[in-house]
Amino acid sequence: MAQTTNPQAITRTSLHHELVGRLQTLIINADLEPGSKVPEKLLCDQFGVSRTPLREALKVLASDGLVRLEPNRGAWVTRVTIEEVEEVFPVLGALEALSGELACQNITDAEIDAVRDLHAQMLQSYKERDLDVYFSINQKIHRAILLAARNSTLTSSCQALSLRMQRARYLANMTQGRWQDAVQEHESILEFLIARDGPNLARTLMGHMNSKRLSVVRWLQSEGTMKD
Amino acid sequence: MAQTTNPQAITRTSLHHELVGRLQTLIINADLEPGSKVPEKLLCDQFGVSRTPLREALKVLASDGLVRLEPNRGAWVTRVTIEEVEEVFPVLGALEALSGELACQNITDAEIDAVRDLHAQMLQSYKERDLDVYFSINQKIHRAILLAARNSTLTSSCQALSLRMQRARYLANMTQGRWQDAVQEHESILEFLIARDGPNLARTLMGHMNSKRLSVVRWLQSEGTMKD
DNA sequence: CAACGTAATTTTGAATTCATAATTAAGTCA
DNA sequence: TGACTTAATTATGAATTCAAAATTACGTTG
Repeated sequence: MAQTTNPQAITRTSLHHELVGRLQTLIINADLEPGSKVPEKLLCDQFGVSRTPLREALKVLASDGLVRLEPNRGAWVTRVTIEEVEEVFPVLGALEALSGELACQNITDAEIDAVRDLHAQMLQSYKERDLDVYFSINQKIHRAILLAARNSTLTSSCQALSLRMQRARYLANMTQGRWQDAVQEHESILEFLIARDGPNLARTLMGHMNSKRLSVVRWLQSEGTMKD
Repeated sequence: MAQTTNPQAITRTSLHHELVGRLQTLIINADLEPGSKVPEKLLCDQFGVSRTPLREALKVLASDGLVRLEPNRGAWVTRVTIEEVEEVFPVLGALEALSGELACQNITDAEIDAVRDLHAQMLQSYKERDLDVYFSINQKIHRAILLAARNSTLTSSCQALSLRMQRARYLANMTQGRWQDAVQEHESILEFLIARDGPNLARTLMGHMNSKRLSVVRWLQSEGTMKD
């Protein structure tokens, strides 16, 4: 954040902060199943901490929407609903659009080269049909653009919403057609970034998010009907 | 030792959640001075609660950027810096633009009438040079548009960032010229909302935020030099 | 006096304890 | 058996305790 931070200051970490990160990981990896109860006692044992810092972490996760606190009934891992996806992606779209706009103003040539490199790697993973690697690099590209925007508030806002969507594990599902389109969209993204064409990059990123939304919603719908 | 004689004492469900709200209020009202240490013990006494729920609340506030946790040194009320304002307002602008866009798609005639009414009240307070009332109504208008967007994720994201900016207490400072411009911008906002002209409302709201940013930054700069 | 070192005190972070709510198990009776 | 009570158990929310870190107070020395 924009608070005066000494880069040389030793950064001591606190238990609850560490736990927030760990629990986030458990949730987006679905090690903690959506809709299930957060096993407080078990987690305390596994992490070797008492309930106090764990519960502090759960309060933070609740304010981020990753868990829901039911009074006197404990914490529950939230499910990704279609309604939530319909809400979050437009917001993410607006934020990513802004990140594109700002990145074009601030990105260095070296950073563009880095994105270009990532893009090439991503294409490679697409050719090899390695979805896991593809998504990992995909995220790195979005994050590189985000960081180039030089706005830490924007970064953390995006980050928080992205986390919520990552629970959907939509990476497991991407139709051939959608994958091809996504790659095409990324071609445009790189192109506009290199040209430092803010407005068009913003527009493309927003469209990209909208495509993702459609894809994820479609998947969630099919998943819902499968269970019927 | 925790007594029940204090009228401010909290005796409701989910203590930490209640405390988050109370502390937010204390901070935006500057009852807790920016840059100062959060007086944990004092607040516990005032609210009649133990340290545990208070500290849980502080963790949440920290993740929202209202306080900063220094390991082994406690919580400190964050100051609004120029850097932060320069970061937050563009993000708020993007989010408010989206809210305008969505509101035009979803707002009811009755809701528009309500905004029209608020707008009239705001004009009245402008004529009477009542800055406090003006800002209060101003916020209600922005909130009404936000709610009409029918996107709770957007609402809470905006809300969180707005809170951070409200600490600046820029309401205390608004030049005559800026005030007049702001009113003029609001005329356009109402006009485009009535016309349900999403793109133009979005553009206007973003511009409005940008004007606010400039105004707040200018004030913070002058405030900074006053102290030198 | 100022700078330093050290002991006393306070504050913090986290573990533990405790009252109460929720859940589960056991018992009752139609 | 199965629905309904009630007792036992467990989990939760919050207060309290405790070790360690930070701060303050107090001497000491140059």
